[in-house]
Amino acid sequence: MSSSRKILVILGPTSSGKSDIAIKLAKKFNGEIISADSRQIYRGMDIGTGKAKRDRRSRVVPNKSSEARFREGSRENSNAFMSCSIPHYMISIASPRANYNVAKFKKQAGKIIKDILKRGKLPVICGGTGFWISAIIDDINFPEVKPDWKLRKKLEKYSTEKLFAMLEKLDPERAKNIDAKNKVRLIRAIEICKSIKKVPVLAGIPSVVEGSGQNNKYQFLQIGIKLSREQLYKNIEKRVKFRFKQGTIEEVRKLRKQELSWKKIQSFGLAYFWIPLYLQNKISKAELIKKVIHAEKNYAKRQMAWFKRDKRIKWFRNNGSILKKVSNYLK
RNA sequence: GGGUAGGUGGCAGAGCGGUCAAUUGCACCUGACUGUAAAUCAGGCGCCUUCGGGCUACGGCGGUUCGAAUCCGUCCCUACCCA
Repeated sequence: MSSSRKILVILGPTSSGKSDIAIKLAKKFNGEIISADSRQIYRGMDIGTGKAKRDRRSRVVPNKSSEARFREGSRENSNAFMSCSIPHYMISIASPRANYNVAKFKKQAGKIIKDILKRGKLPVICGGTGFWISAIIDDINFPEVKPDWKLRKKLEKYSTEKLFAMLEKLDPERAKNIDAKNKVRLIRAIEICKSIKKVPVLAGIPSVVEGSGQNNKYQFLQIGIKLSREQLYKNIEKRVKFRFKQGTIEEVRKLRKQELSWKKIQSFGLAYFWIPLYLQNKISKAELIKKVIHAEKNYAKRQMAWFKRDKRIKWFRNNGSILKKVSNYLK
């Protein structure tokens, strides 16, 4: 096989059906899937993150290959009836207790991409975490400063005003364009300063900033799955209800038994935020479902807000034209 | 039928004579995003506007007042209590 540099990206909001499409394309074009999903990364979070979407997978013989260290766990592949032969990377690779992050993702996924290409296959990045996709596509260089949890905990207690004042002193440059009321970002910026004195000048995310460079090691085709808001909402409602039937509450119970704090579980967001409240009898079941559906809808909107900025994304509504687009791209 | 408490913007709920188009929360819309990104955060949110302001609004009607969401009368409606 020639050493192709082509990578396919399938993105879209939650419940847009991107995973199905990614699998179909991977099959058709000899691809392997790299998940770009900040929650499917974690083990034991299958139903709530939509990992176990057996109903949406095509029926094929389970994959026996062992080449994938980062491949998703055997849990799903063991379901031979609906299992899929397409390898999926970056799923269930971290403990929910670990603090996974973009930088790790970028590093790890980068290796996998290289490997897939080397074997003459097509890497298909599929996911809804825009920032993570951008990290790869735009080859964002994260400062070599690891999270300092002790420091973060300390800074957490300060007001945003105080944090901003601190940053202004440490790095006026960064303070100029930072979101002054966003604690999370202020803390990270300070964390970087403490370690390397100055936050590197931000180039701006290439997907947004005209003319700034992108990853030249590879060539990307970004396909976005776009549905009408109405249709998307319908899908979300259906999917959330289905997940409850599948036992997403039980899943959270199990996480809790693994000595994960409620707070930690809630930090995963969406269903993981609301189910602990239900399990502690703070809200009713009906309320729970309503809240989760609502949270998912808002999440989808946030995802779209991110994707909209990237003008390189080609948006599609139906599979037929995607197929054409992709086969043209791969020619 | 009698008594009491209420009726405020899509909802919840403040305000109780002027500085109130009306605090706040939710919902909704738009947006940001460089190691937590399913997270985190910002702006908008009656109508019109030449952005100075104008108009219609706090259950209905009518009063008091220079001025009323705020006080009074009356009518309608809701909740609870007594019949």
